[in-house]
Amino acid sequence: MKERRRVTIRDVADAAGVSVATVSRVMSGSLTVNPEMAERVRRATQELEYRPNGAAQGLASGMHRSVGVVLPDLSNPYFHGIIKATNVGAARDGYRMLVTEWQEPGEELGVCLDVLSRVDGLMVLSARMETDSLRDLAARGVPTVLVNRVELGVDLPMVAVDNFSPMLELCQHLASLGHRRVVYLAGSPGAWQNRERWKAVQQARILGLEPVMVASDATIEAGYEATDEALGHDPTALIAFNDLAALGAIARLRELGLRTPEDVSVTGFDDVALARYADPALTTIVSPKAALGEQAWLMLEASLRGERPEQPPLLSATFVQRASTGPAKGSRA
Amino acid sequence: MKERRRVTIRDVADAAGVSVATVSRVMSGSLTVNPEMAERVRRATQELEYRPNGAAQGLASGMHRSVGVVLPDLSNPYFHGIIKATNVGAARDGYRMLVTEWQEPGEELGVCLDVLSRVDGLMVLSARMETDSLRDLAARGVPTVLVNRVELGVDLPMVAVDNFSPMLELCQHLASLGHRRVVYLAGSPGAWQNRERWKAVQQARILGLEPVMVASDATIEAGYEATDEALGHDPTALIAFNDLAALGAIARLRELGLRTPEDVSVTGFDDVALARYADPALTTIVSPKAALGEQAWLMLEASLRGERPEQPPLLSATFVQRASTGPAKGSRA
DNA sequence: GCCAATCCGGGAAACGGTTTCTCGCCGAGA
DNA sequence: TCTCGGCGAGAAACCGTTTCCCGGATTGGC
Repeated sequence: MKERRRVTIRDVADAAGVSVATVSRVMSGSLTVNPEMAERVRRATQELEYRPNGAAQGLASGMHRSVGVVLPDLSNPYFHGIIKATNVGAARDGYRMLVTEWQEPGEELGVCLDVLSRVDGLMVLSARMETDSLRDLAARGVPTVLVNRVELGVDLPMVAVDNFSPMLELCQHLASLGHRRVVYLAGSPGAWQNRERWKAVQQARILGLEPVMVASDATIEAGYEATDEALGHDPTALIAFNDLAALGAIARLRELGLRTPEDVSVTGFDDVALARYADPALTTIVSPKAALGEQAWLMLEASLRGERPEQPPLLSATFVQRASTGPAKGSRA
Repeated sequence: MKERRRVTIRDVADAAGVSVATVSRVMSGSLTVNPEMAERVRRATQELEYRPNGAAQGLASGMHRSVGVVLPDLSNPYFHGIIKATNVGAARDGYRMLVTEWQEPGEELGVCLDVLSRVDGLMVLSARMETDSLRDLAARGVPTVLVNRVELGVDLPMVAVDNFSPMLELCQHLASLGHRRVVYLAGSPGAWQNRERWKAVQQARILGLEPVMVASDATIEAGYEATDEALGHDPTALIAFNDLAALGAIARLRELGLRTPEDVSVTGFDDVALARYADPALTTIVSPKAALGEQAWLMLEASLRGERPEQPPLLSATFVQRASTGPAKGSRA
């Protein structure tokens, strides 16, 4: 296991018979260099298998050509759809994406700042991250974009999906099936998305719904566990915060001998890959994950260039009816 | 958005009235420094909110205190279980974990090497990464551990789960239910895990099984799509490469009006969170994800310290019967 | 009481690049 | 022919840390 010394820019310069400055210029694609020389340099680069040291580049230039993504839960497939799109955008523009799962509130800012010495900007998908921390980030001038949370008091570009309208549409669907007593399986209490969805559900009183909120979370397990309490309110439909919770709820209902949707209808939100393949296929809301991730990257990239990205409107999500909703039990619908 | 200059170690040194060398020593917890001085330094650090520049540290020390994880598919929840455990291990030991999704064969080595200027070691979860690339990594002396692939010609520490035994057990279970004509929905052709599982299935001829292999992949969609071809062999059971493929297959069967397990039994592998909550709950193999991730970290950490990690035995996985398997249709079992 | 051994902290040289500054050269205009 | 301008390439400064080396002070032994 011989400890081969790393090939440095100086080695390339020597091999090509030029100065290190010239090699640097060639590497960065500067046009102010003699083509013949550039060719010599490129050849030397190849032969020596030279790879610039990222740390050194970052130190010298102050740019790391990478961005950090902080999200609350790696195992939620919803986020994959988003960061996948972000990743292709970043790669296209020569950036690397570092994903950090972060869950505990409290140390969030530390984590972000910590990662910041290796990163040029941040994409925050964490619903729970404290507003003060975000404000701090904004005050420090860290290029940051907020995804799926709208914070009025924070001067940061944000991009989010419209939660309210499609959720209202979903409620209308339920109402038209004769549902009245419905339970909303809540997501994270402080989260913007949770507030929006609950707001829509409450709004749906006007359609005849009588919604009750039951604490839960954005995971299968949470949905599973919240179901028993939800059933205490004798609902004909469960409106879960997201698809995972809906899947968990359906599993619990089945365990209890209740059929979906014959006995209880269940809805999700997000449209993760599984939603379509589950049994019953989930009635849910198709969130434009790819568009969201792409848009988030575009805005982050603008921030990195020092531009102030234009604030886009809410992205629209569409309601889709599948098999997990049906006529309310006992209604004449 | 005032461009506050970053506070450097020199600022701290000035504020505390000591040299930068001393500040560096205090930061690294060296004991050879006067406690009173150390206290002054610490206070200055606090007041100025000093955060060491990671890039500079990496450059100067040659250590980045971070490791790269390269995996083929972020959206496969199986990997979450693994890297979650790795992450807590890494965090405990003061390391950061960078996840890189990488799919296309060919450029793999480049990607790894590229990330290597910011990382001290690598954890490879990609089944498809070419053996030559791995050999190259080993030759360069890059601390690397291979997860879930056993490569005889590569001098690299590896940790993997026993695929063969539990898969054989699973086959035995099917055989005892009277199944004979079974189709194996294959994973990635070159993958070690795929070879092992298929080997076990073939071995099960001795139990009376008559297995056929059908090309598929480790995703829901692939399982869904391979099902039609699989049915061409008129099987009584489908042995999917993993849980996701199994879920996809079940969805397709349902679409075709076939019930699981009454008409066709289906099995998975991995035991992702969903397996238990699916309908029917998946008969599968519980892979020790947390133990695998933890063990992988331990080995990587040893490699980073320059030690040669002891090669552990295969981790054992356990067969678990749930509701997706039943007596073979038309058998008298 | 003197000299050597020890210890602690500061200065300065890396680390591997980027970027600015400067200088030489060449062509064009007067 | 002389000068000025522009351009291309090299020298050197710099990015923020770590670490080696060395000097000064303190301590201990004889």
